[in-house]
Amino acid sequence: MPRPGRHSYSDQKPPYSYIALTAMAIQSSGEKMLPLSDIYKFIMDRFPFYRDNTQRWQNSLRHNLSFNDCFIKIPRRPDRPGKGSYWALHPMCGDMFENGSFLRRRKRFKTLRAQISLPESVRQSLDQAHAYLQHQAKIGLQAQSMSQSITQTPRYQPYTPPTSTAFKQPFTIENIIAPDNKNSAASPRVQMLPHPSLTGYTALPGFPNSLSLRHPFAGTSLHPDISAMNLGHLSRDILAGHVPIKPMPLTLSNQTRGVAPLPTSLPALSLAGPPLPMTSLNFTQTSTLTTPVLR
DNA sequence: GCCTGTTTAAGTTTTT
DNA sequence: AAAAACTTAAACAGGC
Repeated sequence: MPRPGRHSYSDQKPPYSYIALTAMAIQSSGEKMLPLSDIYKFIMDRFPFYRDNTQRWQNSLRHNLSFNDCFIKIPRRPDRPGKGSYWALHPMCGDMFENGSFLRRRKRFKTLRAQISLPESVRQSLDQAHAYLQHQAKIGLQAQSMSQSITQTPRYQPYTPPTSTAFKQPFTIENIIAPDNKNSAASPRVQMLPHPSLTGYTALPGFPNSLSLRHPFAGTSLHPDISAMNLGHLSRDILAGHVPIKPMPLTLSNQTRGVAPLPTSLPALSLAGPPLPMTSLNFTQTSTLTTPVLR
């Protein structure tokens, strides 16, 4: 069946979930993040169906933004006043939609924290880190230090994602509904650099455009459990060595009591010591990357 | 009062 | 049939 062209849905309900529509909107933006009002606008512009009953579907959409871990909220920069935060895609949610089916995902995206019960001490540390980053965002120190570290000391190679990772094709409205967009050039990808306060944080590889240095506070846009997710979600691409991941020993662990068993594809983790103060959140990797490649 | 955001609950649809 | 994903409704809070 040919793909529908732009606006061809007319008044019919498009076969995309709110999550898909929202992701399209975010991905279509230059900065890979949008305020709520612009997400509304994008959807109404592309899909006439959503020009009616706005209260109904917009409520649903807001529910989805809050409820789903695949969306993260990014505070506005002080020099960009306006209502509400920006919304971006969680960097690890690239595989949410498989086989081009944007209507229903096979699995709901959940962060590591949502999937397992982290020990309270670790959770607290993560929350503190998050709070700290939020604070940094507010006072604007972050942008400065980030830009300095970016221009002066790039610590990682720019990452070109392997074709197998993240969205099979750039998740843009054009790609989904345009009939003949074969050479959809993905926009340039820039790898996140670590926030200086999170020592040992490894820039997240393997995600497409969801977070970039163009975000107002690139480090801040990092979900606090990203480091933990790095431990738990080492993707096949990372394991396959496509990604310049910094070798580091693990300090987070699955040895904690009451933690659900981790999937077999994950490296062994170990938790050592007392609750980590925020400044020493130091997720490092003890397992090697020689884990059998999943393919 | 409106907009944004969070949360809970219940119903519907699709997949396994 | 059961489970999971998704939709819808609604209550509520906070900020402007």
